[in-house]
Amino acid sequence: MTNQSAASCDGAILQLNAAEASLLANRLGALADPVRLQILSMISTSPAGEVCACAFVDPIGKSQPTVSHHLKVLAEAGLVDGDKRGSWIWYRLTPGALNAATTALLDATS
Amino acid sequence: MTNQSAASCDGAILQLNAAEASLLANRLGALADPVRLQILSMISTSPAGEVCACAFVDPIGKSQPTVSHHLKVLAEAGLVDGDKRGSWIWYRLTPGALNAATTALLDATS
DNA sequence: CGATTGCATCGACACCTATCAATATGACCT
DNA sequence: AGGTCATATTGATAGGTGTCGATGCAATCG
Repeated sequence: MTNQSAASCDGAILQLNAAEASLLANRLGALADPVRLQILSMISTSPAGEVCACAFVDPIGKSQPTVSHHLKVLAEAGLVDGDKRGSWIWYRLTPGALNAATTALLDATS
Repeated sequence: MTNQSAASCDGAILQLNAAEASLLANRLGALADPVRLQILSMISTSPAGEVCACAFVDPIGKSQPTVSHHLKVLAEAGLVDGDKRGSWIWYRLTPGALNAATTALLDATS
């Protein structure tokens, strides 16, 4: 986490080094997709707090492989967590992950 | 702002329609880039609250056209605002824009 | 056991995006 | 006017990403 602290003509300092910036950009990139936002919205408003993977395809209107791809992206970003019970996989939000992402963004921009 | 309210097997409801999701995804997409995050970070920590466009190139280590491109993306997303004074253009954060983006995200995910 | 269902993976394709060199534009200075 | 500097735009390119059909895999059911 070393900062380059490169100075420039008006004294502005590079606070966020390239590695930190890429990490945060990846987290935000996982959120920057309409299908993934709809998935998160559906889970968060579900009464049970979890949604079966099969339940996303029809409302969102994308193919099953496409939905599966987006669920994988969300899971790899730590935003959702899948629980396999029988033949179904139930997805829920990872507690605190969304708030962590937003606070990380606000922290980076002081 | 009409909702499809499409039901699925476990009763989950599509809260965010495709248009709303795309709008929010675009705003988040403007933030999901390491160079743009570094630009925002530099402006936010600048003592004057504004940074000359020329001041980004050296610390970030990208070419001048690349930085210019990212500044344009940030400006079109309403995240920064450029003020031309003489030959220089001074960029500052659009007040409240970052907070608006994060609250929009948290609202969409209840 | 075979059939069916839920989900993941693969392969392919179209599209977007980040990047840079070259160039254009516009403002200042002499 | 001519020169120099700051910024934007253009054109080209390489890599990433969303999407789907086809297929594979695993679990359930009859």
